[in-house]
Amino acid sequence: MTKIEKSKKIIKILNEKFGKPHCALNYNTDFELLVAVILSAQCTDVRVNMVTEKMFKVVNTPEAFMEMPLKDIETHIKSTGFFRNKAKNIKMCSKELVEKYNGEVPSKMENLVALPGVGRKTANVVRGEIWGLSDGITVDTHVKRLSNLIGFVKEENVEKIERELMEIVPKKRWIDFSHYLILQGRDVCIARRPKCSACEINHLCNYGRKMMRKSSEKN
DNA sequence: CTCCCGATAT
DNA sequence: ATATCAGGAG
Repeated sequence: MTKIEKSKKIIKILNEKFGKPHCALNYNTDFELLVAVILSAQCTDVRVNMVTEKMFKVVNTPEAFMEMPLKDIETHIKSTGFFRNKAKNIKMCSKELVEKYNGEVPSKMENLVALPGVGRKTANVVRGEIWGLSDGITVDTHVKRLSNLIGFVKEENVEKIERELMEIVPKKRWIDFSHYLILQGRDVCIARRPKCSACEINHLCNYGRKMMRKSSEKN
C-alpha cells in the first residue's frame, strides 16, 4: 500500500471516529485565536483555555494589549510556561497588528509568520481555522510523533515533515488531517505510552503493527 | 543547536 | 525525578 492510500484510509477511519474536527482552543475573535495559539506553545489546550477565559474578559484587542504593562500580561499567562517570551511576543504582535494591519489579523502566510511569536505552525492553525486556508500542514508535537510512528516520515525536522506530508495527504484534507492526528495523539497514541491495542488505526501503523505482534507472541 | 518555563501525569 | 504539553527566536 502506498503512503497516499494509507493516508486516505487513516483519514476515513478517524473521520468516522471524530467527525468534523474543530479547534480545541476557545476564542470569540480572530485576534483572540491568534493569542490563544501563541500561548499554546508547549502547553496543553486545556491550560490555555483556563488562562484566556479570565484574561479576555480584561483585554481582548490588540489596542488593549499594546498598552498593557508587560508585567500584567505575564501575570495573566504565567501558568502556560515561557511566559516572558509569550508576553513580549503578544504585546509586540499587537503593536504590529495595529500599526500595519489596522488591528486586523492578516490572512497571508508571509505576513503572519513575520509577526513576533508566530511561526509556521501558528500561522497554519490560524489560517485553517479562520479562513479554511491551507498552504501547508500544521505540524505540532503530535503530528510529528504520529507521522513518524505510522511511517509517513522518518524525520525530526518539522518543516521537512510538513513538505513530505504535503506529498502524501490529499490537499483537501490537510486541515482535517492535522486535527485527526492531534486528537488521536491526545486520546490514544499518547507520547508516554501509546495504547496500540485500543487504536483504531494500529493495522495501518508501523509501530502499531510491531506492538500488536509483540503482544500476540506472549499468548 | 540552545534557551525559554509552569503544570501535570507517570 | 522525569517526560510531555497544538513552538518560536537567536
